[in-house]
Amino acid sequence: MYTIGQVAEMFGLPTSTLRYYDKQGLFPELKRASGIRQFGDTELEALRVIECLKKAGMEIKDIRLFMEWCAEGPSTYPKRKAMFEERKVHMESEIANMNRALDMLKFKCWYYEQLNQGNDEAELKALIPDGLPEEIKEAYENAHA
Amino acid sequence: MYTIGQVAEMFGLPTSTLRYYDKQGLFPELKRASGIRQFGDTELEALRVIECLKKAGMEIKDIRLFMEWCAEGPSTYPKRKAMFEERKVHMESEIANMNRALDMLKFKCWYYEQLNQGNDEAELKALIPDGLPEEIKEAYENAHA
DNA sequence: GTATTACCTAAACCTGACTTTAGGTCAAGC
DNA sequence: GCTTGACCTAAAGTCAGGTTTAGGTAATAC
Repeated sequence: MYTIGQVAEMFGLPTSTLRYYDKQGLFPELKRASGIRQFGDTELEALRVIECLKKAGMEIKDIRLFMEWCAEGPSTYPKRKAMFEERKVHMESEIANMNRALDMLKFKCWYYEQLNQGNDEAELKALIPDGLPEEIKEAYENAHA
Repeated sequence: MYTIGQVAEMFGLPTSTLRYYDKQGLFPELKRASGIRQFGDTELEALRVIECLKKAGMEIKDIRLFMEWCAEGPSTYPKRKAMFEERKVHMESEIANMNRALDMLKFKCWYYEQLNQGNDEAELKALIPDGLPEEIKEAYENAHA
């Protein structure tokens, strides 16, 4: 059993955030002793999961739902799986979008590199899209598809 | 020259957003005729760039800076390039993080699939991490590295 | 016995990116 | 001449995800 301060230390989070998570219902099984929160293994595991789910772009209210399902037991396995499947699909399309944006950035970096080296803006624009060098062509095409 | 309504139509944005962008200084060259905004090619191009920069996770105030540099002319080429380089690096690490989160989701999907098929939670946990099947091992390792 | 420290609460505040509201101008159509 | 619709403004509201503030309790340290 750990106090809120110890958990904050372990996870590198402010105690205010842990209290906020608790208030949002992210620790449905959290116990207290004379008012003081007692974080156990269940809560530490929950926090690890929360870190992941946040990285996966999930909102607090969906994370709460998931935690409630976990507290409910095995009957919620299918719901939990469906939530992850949905997130996975969402995440894959997010990553695809970000890769397009990244290709745009690569193109812009190359473009300004040419300008910095004294190439003329009008001449450079005339190269686009057909006369682009191989190194940048794919990025350009992905970014503008 | 286009009115705000026409531009809103073209880009699928509400006029309120265009006015907001203007107020935030995203169109430093925007002209007006008796109070009414006149969007020209410069502004349409700016909007295309804004769409990209937003996808790349840039904040309004940084986009404004970029637009101001564009209005200032070629002397700002190096600054603009530096901004894109910095964004590119940032974006690459974001994508790497998201791929880790995605691997976690893949693992969770597999895990709940096993549970749904009646496998026992304790038995399943005993497999982790060394007895995991090949298909899921890499995802697990990436997600927990 | 008092100062510090860790804990608690409710409620106000913050940021970013918009959106909504309330009120006003002006040209075109009927 | 009056209604409609497109434009304008400033200011307030919204949402998520926290953070900060103000005030209170309880154990430990000196």
